[in-house]
Amino acid sequence: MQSTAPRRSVDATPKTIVQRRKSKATREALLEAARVVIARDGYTNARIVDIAREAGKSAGVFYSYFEDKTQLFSALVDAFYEDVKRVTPTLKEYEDNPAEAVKASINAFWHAYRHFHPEMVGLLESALSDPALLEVWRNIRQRGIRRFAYRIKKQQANGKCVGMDPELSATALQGLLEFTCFNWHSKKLDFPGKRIDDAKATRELYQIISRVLEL
Amino acid sequence: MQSTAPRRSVDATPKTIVQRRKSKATREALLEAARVVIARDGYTNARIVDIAREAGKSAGVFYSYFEDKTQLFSALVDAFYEDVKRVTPTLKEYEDNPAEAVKASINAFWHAYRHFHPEMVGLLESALSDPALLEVWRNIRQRGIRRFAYRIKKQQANGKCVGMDPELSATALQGLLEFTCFNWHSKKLDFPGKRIDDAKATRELYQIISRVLEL
Amino acid sequence: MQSTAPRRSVDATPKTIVQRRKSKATREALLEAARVVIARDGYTNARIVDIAREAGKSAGVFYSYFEDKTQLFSALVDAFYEDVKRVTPTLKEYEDNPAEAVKASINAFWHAYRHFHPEMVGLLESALSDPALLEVWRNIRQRGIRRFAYRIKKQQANGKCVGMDPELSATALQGLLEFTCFNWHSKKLDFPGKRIDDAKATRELYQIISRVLEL
Amino acid sequence: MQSTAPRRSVDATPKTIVQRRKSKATREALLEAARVVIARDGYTNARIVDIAREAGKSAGVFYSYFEDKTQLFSALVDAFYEDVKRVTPTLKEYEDNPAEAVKASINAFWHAYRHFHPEMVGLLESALSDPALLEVWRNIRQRGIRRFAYRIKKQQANGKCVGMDPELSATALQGLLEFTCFNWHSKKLDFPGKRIDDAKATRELYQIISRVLEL
DNA sequence: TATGAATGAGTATTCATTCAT
DNA sequence: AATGAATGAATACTCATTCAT
Repeated sequence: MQSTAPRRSVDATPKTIVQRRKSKATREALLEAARVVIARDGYTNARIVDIAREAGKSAGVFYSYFEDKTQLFSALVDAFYEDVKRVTPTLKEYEDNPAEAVKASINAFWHAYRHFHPEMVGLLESALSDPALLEVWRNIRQRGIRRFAYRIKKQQANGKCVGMDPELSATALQGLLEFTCFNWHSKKLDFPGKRIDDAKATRELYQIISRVLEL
Repeated sequence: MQSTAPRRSVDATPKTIVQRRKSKATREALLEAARVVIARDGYTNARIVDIAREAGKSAGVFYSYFEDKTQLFSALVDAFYEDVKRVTPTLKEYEDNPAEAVKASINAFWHAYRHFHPEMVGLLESALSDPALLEVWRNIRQRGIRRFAYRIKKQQANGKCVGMDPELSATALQGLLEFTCFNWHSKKLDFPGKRIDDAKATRELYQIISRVLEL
Repeated sequence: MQSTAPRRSVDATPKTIVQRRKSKATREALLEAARVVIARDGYTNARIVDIAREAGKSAGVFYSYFEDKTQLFSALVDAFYEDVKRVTPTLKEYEDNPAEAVKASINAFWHAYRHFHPEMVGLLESALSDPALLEVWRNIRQRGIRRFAYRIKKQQANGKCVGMDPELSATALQGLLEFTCFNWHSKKLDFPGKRIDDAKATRELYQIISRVLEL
Repeated sequence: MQSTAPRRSVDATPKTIVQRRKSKATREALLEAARVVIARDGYTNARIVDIAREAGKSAGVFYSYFEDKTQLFSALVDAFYEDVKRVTPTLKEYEDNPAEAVKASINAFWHAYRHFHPEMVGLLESALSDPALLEVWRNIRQRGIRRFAYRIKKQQANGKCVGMDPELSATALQGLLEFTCFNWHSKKLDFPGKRIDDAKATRELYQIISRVLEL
């Protein structure tokens, strides 16, 4: 997500390590603060000052690191995307074991959504009114959709999933996975105040998805 | 949750029938205009002036009919809820024909979400930062969840859906149905600018859900 | 400069005359207030709130009438330009009497600069840092330059102004006229606190310009 | 008007020659950088950070050498004033050759304005909203005005320039000279992007001014 | 009832200036 | 002497809401 390369590499004067670390730390602090504030107040209600204050900084510093709220939030969501990409198995892995591949994907999503819950709350809230964030969301979805579509076509080649449209089904399954991970991690929606056990949740999701994919 | 009944009916001043009708018409115009603007700009970006202008009215008149945007939106969502309740089959119907019951439910949802798409845009956007609207959404979901849970338990009584947790699965299936209806009706998300055929969409949703429920 | 036509002519509901007058009056008040504030504080120091307050209004109202300070100021300068165009003789007039033509032009400029002094202060101050206003200034200058160039060429056709480059000289003379009108009307520059007599000023300007043009 | 002498020379801490030289160099670099930025962006838009960056320094160092933008700019204008004084012929020179005196003055001004164009941009922009800089500008003008007035009176003593008011005419001619030098050197005003030839410009200015003075 | 001008609180954003390193 | 991160005051701009007509 964020490069460790100094911003002005043309600069002859090298920053000291301490200074560079400080700058990096502030950026991190702002990102982390944004997660806290978004989780608490929602994306729409999250004010720049609040984020800066939560990071223990003054309002003005925000603009040394981000252009606006959208850009900061994009950076947050990018981190989520990178994480999901990192932990989900590639299409090549488990080539001969679809069940394990799906289990691994579900697991990856489930844990990513736990870790990045504030981001997902914000994304759901903001994407429908901010074209830039909509695009970010669509990209994230597309990756999952492609993988589900690939899996369905593979199953159909084996005489399964008869009558299903791979593209349509894939967006439905991606929606199921995404929304359910969000929902069950949320302290506010279907199970307010309750924490769903990891094993139980992933097992349940597998039950559902494996039935659809006839694994 | 707030009632759809107009608040100003309490007014002491007696009105002629014509005035009452005109007043009602303005209220309806504002509600309809809000749907148009929310569908176009998103809930967050929908400004009161824009809604009023879309209704062919001036900004000020809004406050004769609604307290604020939240209250107007609650009224919209109430209507949505009433409609969903009206068109979805009761639990008693199709008692002996689960497949038809599910098909009917999917159909009802699909068409409700087509008609009430702006409401869903707004709900998704606002519920996560507005407790009142979150409550509205939860109520809507609960109705669908109860029905899925009931259906799963019935299937389990018949030796099907073995190993599934009815409550958890039900919220997942409700999420699948809700989010997919929203998604496929949306001109912006997975199929931008494309209209999904009604028959194809409902068939596809049935394919998926019937597999999970082992109908 | 500003049209009397209502902004939303599509509107079926006609504004009452009183309302329309009020709106127009506010716009005028803001323009006039801007002149006062610019004359007092300079263009750069003129804040939107100050202008609004000077007009007896709150800050927000400014944006119902103008997009920003640049646009308001353009409107002011447009008025100046319209006035200069209205009072300066056309090229056709005085065709056979160059001396009178030049006298009339000088007079027109002199009185326009008296009336629009705040605008000219602002223009001088702002044009070098605001491309939009630079363009406005250049347009105003071009008109005067064309007229001086035309006059010089005419004189050269009569064997006068030998060796002068019409284009270059014209911009110099326009600068002389413009800057001197500004300067002598100013209470701050070469004659601080002193008011130069109209007749004396225009006579002096004519003395200078007629020598250059060999009238 | 402020002195160009560096304020920090009062410093109690003794410095090695190298340090002193380095310090002086930084000050010069900042002054030069300011000229570049002002010429490019205008005085109002010139930010301290931009000036420092242009000088290859960090923002903070600015305040080791100048109190604020006004003080830096005063220093620039002082240098300009000194240069104009140095290069323009004294009243005594060319006593017996008015034509040469005027030519020399025009030449001096023309080249000074070429060299100090950024200063003039800044002066025009700032003098009208900053009393201190207005005073600087007035001083510069006064010197030119006195010389023109002296010349006109001399001519009148020889029976020329009949009917001209020496004081008024002098401010007009000074304005003509000043503004035209600025204008023709500018890449933005009447001849955008075009460089006017030195010989042509000074010849043209002499054509005009000599006619007024009846040289 | 309806209008739309006006209000003013809320928020984003900029940038001169300071100061620990 | 120099750095550049951080501050916070200044200001622009938006928009829900009110109210005289």
